[in-house]
Amino acid sequence: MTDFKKRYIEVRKKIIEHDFARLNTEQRQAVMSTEGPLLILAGAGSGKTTVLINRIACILKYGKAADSDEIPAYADERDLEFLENYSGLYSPEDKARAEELCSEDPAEPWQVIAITFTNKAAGELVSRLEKMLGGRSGEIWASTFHSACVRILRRDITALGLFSRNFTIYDTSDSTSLIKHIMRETDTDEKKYAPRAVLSAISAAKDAMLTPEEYLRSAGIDPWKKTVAELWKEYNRRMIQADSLDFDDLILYTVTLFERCPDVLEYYRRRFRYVLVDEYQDTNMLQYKFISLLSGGYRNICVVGDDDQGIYKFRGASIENILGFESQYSDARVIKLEQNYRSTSTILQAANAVIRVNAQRKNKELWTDNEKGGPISLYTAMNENDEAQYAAACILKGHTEGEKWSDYAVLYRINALSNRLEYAMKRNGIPYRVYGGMRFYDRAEIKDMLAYLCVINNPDDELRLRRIINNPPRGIGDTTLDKASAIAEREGKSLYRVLTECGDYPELRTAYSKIKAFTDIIEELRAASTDTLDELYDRLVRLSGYMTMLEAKDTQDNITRAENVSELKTNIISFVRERGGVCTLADFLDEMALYSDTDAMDGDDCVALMTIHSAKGLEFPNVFIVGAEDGIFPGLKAIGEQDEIEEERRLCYVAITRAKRRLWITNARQRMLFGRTQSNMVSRFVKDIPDELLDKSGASQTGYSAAYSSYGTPRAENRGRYMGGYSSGVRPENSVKSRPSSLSRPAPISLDYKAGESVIHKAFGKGMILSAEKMGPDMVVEIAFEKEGTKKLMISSAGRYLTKIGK
DNA sequence: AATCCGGTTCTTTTT
DNA sequence: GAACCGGATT
Repeated sequence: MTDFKKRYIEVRKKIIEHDFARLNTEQRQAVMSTEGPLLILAGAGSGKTTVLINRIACILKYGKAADSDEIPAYADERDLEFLENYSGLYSPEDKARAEELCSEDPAEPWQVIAITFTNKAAGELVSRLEKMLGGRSGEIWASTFHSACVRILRRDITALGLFSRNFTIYDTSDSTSLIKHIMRETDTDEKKYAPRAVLSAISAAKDAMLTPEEYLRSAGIDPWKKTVAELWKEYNRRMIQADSLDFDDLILYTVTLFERCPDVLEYYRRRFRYVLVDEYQDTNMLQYKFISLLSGGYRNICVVGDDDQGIYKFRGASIENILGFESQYSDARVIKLEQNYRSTSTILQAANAVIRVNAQRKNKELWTDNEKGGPISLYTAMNENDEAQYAAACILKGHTEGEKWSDYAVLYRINALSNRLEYAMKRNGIPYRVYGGMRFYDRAEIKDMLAYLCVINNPDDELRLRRIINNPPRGIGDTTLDKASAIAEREGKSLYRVLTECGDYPELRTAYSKIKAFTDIIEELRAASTDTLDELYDRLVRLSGYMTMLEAKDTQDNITRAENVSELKTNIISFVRERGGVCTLADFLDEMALYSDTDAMDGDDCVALMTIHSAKGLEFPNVFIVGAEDGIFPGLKAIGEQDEIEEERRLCYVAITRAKRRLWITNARQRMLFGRTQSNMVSRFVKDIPDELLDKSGASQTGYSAAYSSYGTPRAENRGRYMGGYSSGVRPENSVKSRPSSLSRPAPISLDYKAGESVIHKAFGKGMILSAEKMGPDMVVEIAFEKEGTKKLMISSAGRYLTKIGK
């Protein structure tokens, strides 16, 4: 190598490094290793999204210059001199010249694809790219596995000869309904073949890239597998007939397409010079295959992940993908990001101590420059009510000291633990939000409306057709549908086609007018499907009679459902606006199929209640981990299974590393769960945390515990009185008998509240006192809030949030 | 078609 | 303890 070249490369590297000076050494190294296979092992809170964003910026700006020996052919001594004297402080012209001289084949945005698991992660990537790169970022494919595959399939799926470009996407509940429907038709015992188990067997088989025939062969004489193979075959047949793909199919058929059609694969390989994958530890075999194929041309594959945070084995993620990356690519470079910017060193030490026990992991240890911070509080409660009350009391105390509600998160292993916590939050007047419950798009009425839209878009979608044909009731029952189905089968036509031609079939004579009325509606809507989306939706709501059905009975349930139906229109309008006004029905349905609104973490000031799984990727200043007991965390099923325990341990690691400043861990001596009382040992994971990091003083305050031990069972006379006193809309849990908290009890309590007075509550807003009843040194007030309904509150805990106002 | 009863099951979850 | 599903009943 000439001296000139050496000097050039050296100064170029310096200038690029200077551009990423805000990053730490390892981060910068990861950003600048643009060529060839790269594995970034990014510990919790180590800034991995920052690295991804900067790496893309580097690729677009400098191309391979940061990671290559090539230099511009035209560069001469004067250029080199210029670079060597360049310090970044010169005029815009100089800057442009330096950038030009330092770049080598810079990539176009459309040559970059960044793949994540969730919409939320993809969304974050998109917005941070936009912030850093501006409008140019729009052409980067930053999307989930599934939406990337949909994009590919919408263009090329016809090459497989099985589906049209207009295919429909089935979600998990659609798949479940279809498999149940098939099981009913084939008289398969749902006890023996639980639909969920059947589906996950099919999913696993697809992940192994088996066909139903191969699966059947591998089944041998296993009757269960044999049946599953049959069901799967029929399931596939129906999916093809309905022009539909389920979530697994989206990836599976993309991989199949790549394997069967070399020209298609070649097209994408040439296009995507740089492939980046986030959360690589969560990929399954199929996704791995997809990535390998896609990046197989340029081999510029960068995967980011943390083997210690792999917590989705149960849904097919194979941690071997990340552990085996180096053997897949012998020339792979590995960079570890071990500096944590999130947590106190105490919290980090605890996390390290827990995860260190795992055998199956890359050797990696987080460290931080952050302050030591306070110890981790360990509290052993009498029972689950005491535990919940403890958390609530700590949160209240923190709030009076200036913390926001949203600075707190309470994490649990299983959803079943959320109940008591909710009660405790309500009782204490703490605003909270439970994440991961029923989602907007899972509601029956929303699914119904979307099913209508699906049928308008693709009438061959028999599953959705069946969902809506008699909803609202149109007198088209199972008998009629069975007859029509049989005809469809016989004639090789779709069910919908048979219905439109029902006049031709004497078997359908009796139901003729009813069927005709239905198909007329659908036909009219189909004709209107070129309208703007919101007009089409208005027409649908009117013609289908759905709203009329809901308005017929004004129960609370129906009112809510009607509101949701209207709310969907708001979503449609804002979706169309986001797309700049141009958007087809098919676009909208794609979005709906792949979107989950868990992403919409609204900015309300609320305490967050969620499972540890859903907390992954998030961070909070203050975190509670409740239910830290053997049998719950780790779960009963995991105990004794080495692999499972390791996964639970990773889960514990994830939980601990969510906390930035303070961490509480709680367990209960006795716990009522699934209708039985159990007493568990403190979690083995807690025992792995060194004593000097823990503050166990909370556990010795037995008096505190005892005060709450009777929550779950209010005495009979109390229960009777309360039950009699409910006004409409009161939920019983709001009135669970409460006692003052010794932690949050202010010195003198004002008991000056009377029925009829108006008050403002800090979290619940305006309300009127319905009743006020003394209870020892405390007082229970029942307040009808304008927005939040009626609640019963204890003055001892809620008093400080109450202000009296005039009428 | 709507409602009631009784049996069953209960990790974790995204797409 | 609660939610969900299916079958039976009206």
